[in-house]
Amino acid sequence: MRLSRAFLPTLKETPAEAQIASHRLMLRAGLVRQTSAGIYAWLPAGLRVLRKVEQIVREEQDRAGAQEILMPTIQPAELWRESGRYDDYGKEMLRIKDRHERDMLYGPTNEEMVTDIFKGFAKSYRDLPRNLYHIQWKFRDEVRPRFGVMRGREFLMKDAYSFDLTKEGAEHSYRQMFVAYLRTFARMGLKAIPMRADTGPIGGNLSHEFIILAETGESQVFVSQDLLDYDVLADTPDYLGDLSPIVNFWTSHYAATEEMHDEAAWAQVPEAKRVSARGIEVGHIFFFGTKYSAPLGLSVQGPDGKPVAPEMGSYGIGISRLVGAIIEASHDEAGIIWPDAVAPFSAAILNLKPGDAGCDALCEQLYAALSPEAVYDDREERAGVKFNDADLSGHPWQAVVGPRGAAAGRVELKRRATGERAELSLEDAVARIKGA
RNA sequence: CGGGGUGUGGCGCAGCCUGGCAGCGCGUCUGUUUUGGGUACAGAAGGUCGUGGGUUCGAAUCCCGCCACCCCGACCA
Repeated sequence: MRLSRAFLPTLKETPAEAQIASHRLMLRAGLVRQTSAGIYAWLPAGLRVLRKVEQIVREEQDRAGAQEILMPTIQPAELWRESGRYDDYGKEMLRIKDRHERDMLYGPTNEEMVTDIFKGFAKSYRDLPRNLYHIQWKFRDEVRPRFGVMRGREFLMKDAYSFDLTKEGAEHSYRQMFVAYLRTFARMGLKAIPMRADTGPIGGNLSHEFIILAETGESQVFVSQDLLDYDVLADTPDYLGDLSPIVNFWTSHYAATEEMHDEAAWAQVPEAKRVSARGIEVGHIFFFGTKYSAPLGLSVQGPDGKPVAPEMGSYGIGISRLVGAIIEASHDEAGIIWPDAVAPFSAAILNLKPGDAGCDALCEQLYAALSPEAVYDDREERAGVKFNDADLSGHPWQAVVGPRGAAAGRVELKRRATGERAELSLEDAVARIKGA
């Protein structure tokens, strides 16, 4: 994308409404624009990040054996009356009426709907297990939206729903998602730690929140250094095999949010390995048995010919929230520092002297080699403006081309994360950028 | 949902207390200048002062209602 023609409205000053770093930077870098409280429009660069996050989630869900569907945003109230949640959900559910005065709602989640859909097809235990997921916008009418996209009212979420014949089967489905989540967040350059979550009336220990560490996190968390040091992507899990060893590793080391914190157990962790930090929840997995299958009448015929209500679980990842969370975990005074996997563009090409034949030619070659994963700053602006905008936008690489270097065919490559610079030939610069 | 605050040009703000031509900085446009970290000079465009009503010769300013947005808390992915 050529900046001279791009819709990438960066701001020099911080809009008054933005308090935390990610919100401030998302507005300043021109990623989103608020349209009303807790509701955002995604601008080109922001949308590219959102899509990349979404795609990583999709690939890991598919790899773990889940199948993608797409359910609607608007749901009939009738389904929610069957589960009993229409009255329970309260004001956070946006209720609307259609022209026939039928009660509808903008879905805050999809357990009822997916259960109803699955009911139409699953007749036999041979139709189990299955795991269906979708990536869709949801709406929760929060009393007080804040922190930009981290806690908006409208948000993009991946939610998966598993159906199993037995509790043991459901546990395997749960572990599949557990492991898939570890990989998903690791691919985004995040250290996400699964922490035991409150299971409410269901009980048991099959609920985990995945939390990333960031200074501005919303809640206090306590975690063992061993978990932070673990290289998730070094493993290639066999999703059909026994995943217990991986899950056991993660659940055997201490990790807890403030609500679930246990001082006695924490004291058992060697002092040097105790990490107390702030965290942001980016995912949540949950087993809930027959809570929805039973009331909604989902049952299949078991091997013995008797009807069985499938054991279910649900597994969410806040995709739009992740964009903010990644920035919280990765930024500095100058701006965003995108991890390579989710950066809107892998490199910014800075032409320090548009109009200079050497600079123009070299930049065009770079752009041709890197497009579409590069922005080309061909604007008639001062060098300082370009440097500042590039730092703010957080592209992992900056390829700086000035008259001196251009004359010698050299590009100055800067790594945003480290500030490291190197003078390279065009070919080497392109190779370095593409190799990351 | 309790408490607090703010709405003035695209963005950040002053003016309001004490009513009297609507201002400043940034950005934008034109020209000159500058050319490796938000350059300098000159000129220009751009505002129903959130909204409805009231008081007054006269309201951004005072009074009443409404709306929107933000912050703290409780709540939440």
